[in-house]
Amino acid sequence: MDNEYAAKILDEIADLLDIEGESSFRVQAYRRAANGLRGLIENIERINKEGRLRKVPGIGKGIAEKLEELLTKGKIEYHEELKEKIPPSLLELIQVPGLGPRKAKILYDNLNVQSIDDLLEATQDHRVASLKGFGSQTEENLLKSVRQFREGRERILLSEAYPIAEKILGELRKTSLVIKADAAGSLRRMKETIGDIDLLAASAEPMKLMDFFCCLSLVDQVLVKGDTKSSVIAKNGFQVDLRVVTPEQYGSALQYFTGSKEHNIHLRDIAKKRGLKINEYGLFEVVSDRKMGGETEEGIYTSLGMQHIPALIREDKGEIELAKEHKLPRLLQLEDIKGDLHVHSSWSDGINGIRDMAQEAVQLGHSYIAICDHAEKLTVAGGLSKEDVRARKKEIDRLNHQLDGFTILSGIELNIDNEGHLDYEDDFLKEFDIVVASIHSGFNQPEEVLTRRMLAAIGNPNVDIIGHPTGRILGRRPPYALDLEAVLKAAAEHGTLLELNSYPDRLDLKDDYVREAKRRGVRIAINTDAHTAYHLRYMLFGVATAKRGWLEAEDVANTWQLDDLMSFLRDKSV
DNA sequence: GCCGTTTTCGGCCCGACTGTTTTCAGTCG
Repeated sequence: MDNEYAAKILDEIADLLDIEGESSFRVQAYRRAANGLRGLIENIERINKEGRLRKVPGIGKGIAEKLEELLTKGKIEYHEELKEKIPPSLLELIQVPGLGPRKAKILYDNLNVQSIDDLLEATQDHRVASLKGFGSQTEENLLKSVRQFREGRERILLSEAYPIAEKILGELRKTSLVIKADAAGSLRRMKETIGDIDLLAASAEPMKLMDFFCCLSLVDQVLVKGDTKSSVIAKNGFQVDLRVVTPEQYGSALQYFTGSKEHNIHLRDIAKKRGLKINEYGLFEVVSDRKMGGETEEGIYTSLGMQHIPALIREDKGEIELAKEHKLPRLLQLEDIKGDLHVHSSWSDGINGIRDMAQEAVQLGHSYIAICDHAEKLTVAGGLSKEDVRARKKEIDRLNHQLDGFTILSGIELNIDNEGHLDYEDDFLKEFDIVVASIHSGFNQPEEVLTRRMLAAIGNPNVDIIGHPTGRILGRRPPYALDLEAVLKAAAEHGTLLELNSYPDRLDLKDDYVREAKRRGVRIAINTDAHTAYHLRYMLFGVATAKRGWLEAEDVANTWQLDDLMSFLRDKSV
């Protein structure tokens, strides 16, 4: 059983309890435990066997027992009982914006609304408005909301949200109404997917600014509008929230709205114990209500006796404890990146030629790039024959001769086949500067098979990097079944680099796994897997994910000087 | 249900906005 499955069951229990009207703290406990599981790389079955379930943050006696039951019997009696009382279809209902657990329960109890279709019908037939606590406005809003929900509003990729936020921020900053403005929320934390786009602005004329914001040309629909908060739906369907505060409140507001929720809860708990209170308007002494800070974010953290914590790691996964000890990692920066070790050219399935790719890389400040076209077995992607490889090498040599202070490496992306074999024999592999090996097929094979294939590639001394190690495509394909522990162990042992693929719908390895890889001594290569020159810019998202995985520059092979990189890989091959 | 350099019991983050109320519950982040 994988951790995600167990986490989903716990989340479901939380939702069911919420609808039942249970104490919000009990509900919260199940959600915290589910998140605890999601952050783990070790399989829950093994943790249970070794009796370490209760060591997982958020898991105590009660939930540990329920997880044990889940692992031995395949289900949890308590969960089954809850499903008897509350139809599980209500879980989908509370996904509809504006409909929470309380109202869902009322609709179910009084109108037997159990599904999205039921809700649509009930609102259309005007049976909702007469219920206690509801009204005609609520009915109308629910109708609108459920219709929108059926069209499917899901989380969007960071790479989609990012340019939109930049565009809106640009518009806002142009007006004299705005003193400063920034992205907040999961966008500022650069999570791989974003729910809503959260923006923050400082202004002396909030109402005028809200008028301006709600009338921007890209706004399709205004959901709420107040003098501190407005929400709109943009024409492309994304929800954008704008909060407005005064300049004196900006730091605390930015801290507050950046989250994560878990990080803020922990921080406010610490404040409370010090007799302080944090909200979006500042840091206050509780007894006197005297303002102690709030103009800058740094001030909030230093007032609580800790280092300023970078936004990207504010997830309450240990960063607060380290900040108190002033031992936060010095996170990798985009400027630390010296090259890109996995890009394609028009020799295989890329759009641009090698020269274009190199020129763009120079523009981005890189000093080397590895052209890793597909190898011959991946025929659908125009894989290279040995003759192609040698002809391509001649072009690379010629270009290198013309370039000053920049190096093009001759690389290849091999296909790891069902037996763990690679496209070319070992002797031929030695001719490449960089060898990436990736899985491109058999995603549904059992864990043993996939892991065996992967370990065979990692153990091959000619393989330098494992490309997109878990194979996930965000929103489309789950990661394939892999014994990640075994993979990390082997990679550390053989000095094989694991890729952090920066392609926005991959970001593979993901942040939690990257962090675990570092902890186990595995080096990471952050590559774009670019198929066009423009894609080289995706490095930004890979670096963000690396930062979320607490990586420092020395952990990342492509921050090293080329000589150091090549000698590291040579040592590995002996 | 979890958790403990004040606690093994009694806390558990905090506020805006909306709609339905006439002081507040529900939802959201």
